[in-house]
Parts: sequence; C-alpha cells; structure tokens
Amino acid sequence: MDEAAGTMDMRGAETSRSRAGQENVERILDRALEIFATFGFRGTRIDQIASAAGLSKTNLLYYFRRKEDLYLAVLQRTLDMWLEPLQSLDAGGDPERAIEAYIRQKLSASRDAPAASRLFALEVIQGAPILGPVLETQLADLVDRKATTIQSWIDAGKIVAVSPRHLIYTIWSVTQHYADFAAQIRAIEGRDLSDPVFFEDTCRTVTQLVLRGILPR
Amino acid sequence: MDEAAGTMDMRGAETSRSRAGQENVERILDRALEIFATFGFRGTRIDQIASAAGLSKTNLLYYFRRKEDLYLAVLQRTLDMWLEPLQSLDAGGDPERAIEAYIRQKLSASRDAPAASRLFALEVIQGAPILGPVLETQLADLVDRKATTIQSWIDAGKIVAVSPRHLIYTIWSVTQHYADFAAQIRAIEGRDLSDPVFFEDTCRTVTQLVLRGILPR
DNA sequence: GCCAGTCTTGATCGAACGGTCAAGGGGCGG
DNA sequence: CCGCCCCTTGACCGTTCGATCAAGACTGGC
Repeated sequence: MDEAAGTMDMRGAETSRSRAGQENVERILDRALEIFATFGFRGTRIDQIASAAGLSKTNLLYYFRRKEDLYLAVLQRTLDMWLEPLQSLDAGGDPERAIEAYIRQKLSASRDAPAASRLFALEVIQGAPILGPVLETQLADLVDRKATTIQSWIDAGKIVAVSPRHLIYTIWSVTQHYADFAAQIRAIEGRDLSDPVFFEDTCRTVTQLVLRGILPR
Repeated sequence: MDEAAGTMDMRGAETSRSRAGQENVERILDRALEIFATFGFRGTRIDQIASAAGLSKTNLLYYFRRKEDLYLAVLQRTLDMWLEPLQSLDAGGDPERAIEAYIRQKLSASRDAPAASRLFALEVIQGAPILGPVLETQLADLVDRKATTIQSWIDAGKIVAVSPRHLIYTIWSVTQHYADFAAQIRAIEGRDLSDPVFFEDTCRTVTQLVLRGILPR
C-alpha cells in the first residue's frame, strides 16, 4: 500500500453484474467511504465494512478481491467530484460573483459529502501515498490554471495583489475545515453545517471575510 | 479505544527512572507522535514505533504497558502546547497587532511541530473519540472567552462586525492547513513552510487577507 | 563488591485480520 | 424444467499484532 499505484486507473474486472450485484457494490462503496474516512486504510477492518453493508466478509471479497482494490475504488469514485468545483472558477465573470459561488459550492460539498472530504484529508495527512502522483500532475496543473485566472483579475485591478495560490489554499482550508473538523466545531457550537442556519451563517461570514480581503475598497 | 477515557489525566505509574530510562521514554514519545500522526491509532503498529525508537517491541512495552497508554501520553504531551497560542490573544492591545502575532504564532507551530498538528487533525477527523470531552469543556470555554474579546473589538469599532467564532475557525483552518496538508502543498509548490521564503510569503499573505477582511477601511 | 531496582531480551500466546477454497443457493434465459 | 452463471456461505489458513512471562544484564548506591 505504500506503493503509488502508478496510473490510478482501476478498471478492475468489469464483469457483468446482476441488479443485486450492482446494488451491493454501491452499498459497499458508500459504507467503505464512510469507514475509510474515519479510520484510514490501515485502521479499517474489511469485515467492519462488510457488516456495515450488510454482508459477510467473504461476500465482500467476492466483489473486491483485495482490501486495496476497494480503497482505490472508493478513492477513484470520489476524486472527480473533488476536483470538479475548482474547474468552474472562470475568468469570464467578475471575481466577486465567481468566488462567492465557489465558496458556496465548496461549503455545500462539505455539508453533503463530509466523508469524502475527510477521506482526502486522511490521504494527504498520511503523505498522499496513493494520490501523490495525481496531485503532482492533475491538481498542480489545475491550480496553475486557476492561479493564472486570479492573476488576470489582479492585473485588471479587479482585486488587490495577493498570492493567487495562497488565496486558493485559504478557501480550500476554510471550507473543508467545516467537514474535516466537524467534530471539533460540534464540540464548541453544538451544531454543524447540516444546520441550515449555521450553514448560511458560515457561508456569509467566510464569503464576507474573503471578499473584503481581496476586493479593492 | 472507542472509550472517552474520561478525565484525560494519565499520571501512569510514575516509577523512578534512570537517565537511560527517561531518554528512552522521550525518544519513544517523539517517534510515537510522528507515527501516530501519519497512521492514526489503529493504523500504527507498536513495533513500528519501537524500531523507530531503536528498541524492541517488548522493551517499549516495558515503558508503556498498553498501546493506548502510549497514545494517551503522546496526546497529553501535545495538548497543552496546542491550546496555548490562543491564550495569548489578549483584548489589551489593538486587534491588528494581536491577530498578526497570533497568525505568526500558529504558522510557526505548523512549521516547527507539523506532526502535532496532524495528530490532532487525525483525532478530530475520527470524531475526537479521546479528545472529545476536552474539546467540549476546555476548548469550548477558551473559544468562548476569546470570542468575547473579539466581540469587544467589534463593539469598540476597531474591527468590522464578523462572527467571532468563524473568525477563529478561519485562522485555525488556514494556519493548520499548511501543516496538515503539507503533502498537497508540496505536490503543487514543491516546497513547504520549512522554506523560509515560503514561510514569510505565507505569513504575509494570510495576515494581509485576514486583516483586510476585518479592519475598517 | 554486593545488592536492589532498573532495564533488556527472546520465547510464546491468543485474538484479530486479510485472504483462499470448495460447496451450495438462486434466479433468469432458453 | 434445465442449466448456466452470479451470488452467498462457512470452514479454514498463514500472518500479524498486542500483550505476557520468565530470565538475565546492567547500573548506581552503600
């Protein structure tokens, strides 16, 4: 598992599957995401996922022959969803609207798919043993492109001079924080993003903070 | 280990110890922090820590009879250091200086003790099974007090109206991001906070962003 | 130089875990 | 109603892991 798995594609034995089979696979992936996201790869037991999905360990291993296969499948399924929001950060419109929309999108993801956020957090905290190559290529390129977009806003005087990459990191960290550290926020506030009031409160405050930080006065 | 361990004190058998003994304990704790911080509690093997510390598994178990004892000891040793920076956020001086100092302090911690940051991140991501009670009492109180401080700045017109707690979360998330997600940043930037230039760059940008966000124009 | 208390080691145990195997159940098309 | 293929099961295997135990080595104080 310390191996980087190279290409990160895993078209693993796409055998034909009955409806029951497909439903099982999806249920396994759902539960596996949840459990991998809280215990990490090494920390989760395969039969833990199995019983959470309502089947035996052997039965699970019928669908995913190795633990690593399951982990990769989960990671794969989450990856695209994770990279997508940044794609839509477009140079076209005005930065205010674009960034406001991006923050809302990221916060929505933190509310609706907190496990996915935590899974990536775990991966990266562990040094990104699997996702490393993807980050160095796909993500790095994407960030470079978006940094250019932000730089163009700066050059046009639409926002103040600020390191584009740090701006991206800031938005990432703040928005994901509400998913990854939900337990901490729950301990302090007694609520999390699933509370509509708290969600709007968070969205407004973060947006205001960032926009005031970069908009010319 | 799913137990909350109640009081979080662990004056475990403070037996008398020779110099060699104390050195071993410290080396064990150092290595354990590093390894727990990347693999989590369930994910780390006890002999992994032992060999990293240069002794046998049995020998390590002489100092910490159970794996959980070691984990608690590591957590305990890191906790105070982690809560401390926020303490110094004082209402006395002007908010600009106070927050600037706080951000620098947190970023310094992320640079000098990234493993400690990651360990807490892992704990919280897992739902804070151990630290939960501490967060609900100690941390919640501390945050409440500091939120009052920030509110007093708002009332005095020194900073704009902003949810004090969200402001704290923002600063936490951004500064800790550079420790917890160092692998991701390294994949994109090719460097991290240990690079003095990058450190100052980060410090300046984050400070500027936050201060512009809350200072009256 | 002896002794008590501290440290270190290797052998070993039981449980947990990832994974295999062989056998049987069940549904769907012909 | 038959046979094929997908699914499900339980028994089992080898390894790993946390933890124990008994026995010996080292060290500092007297």
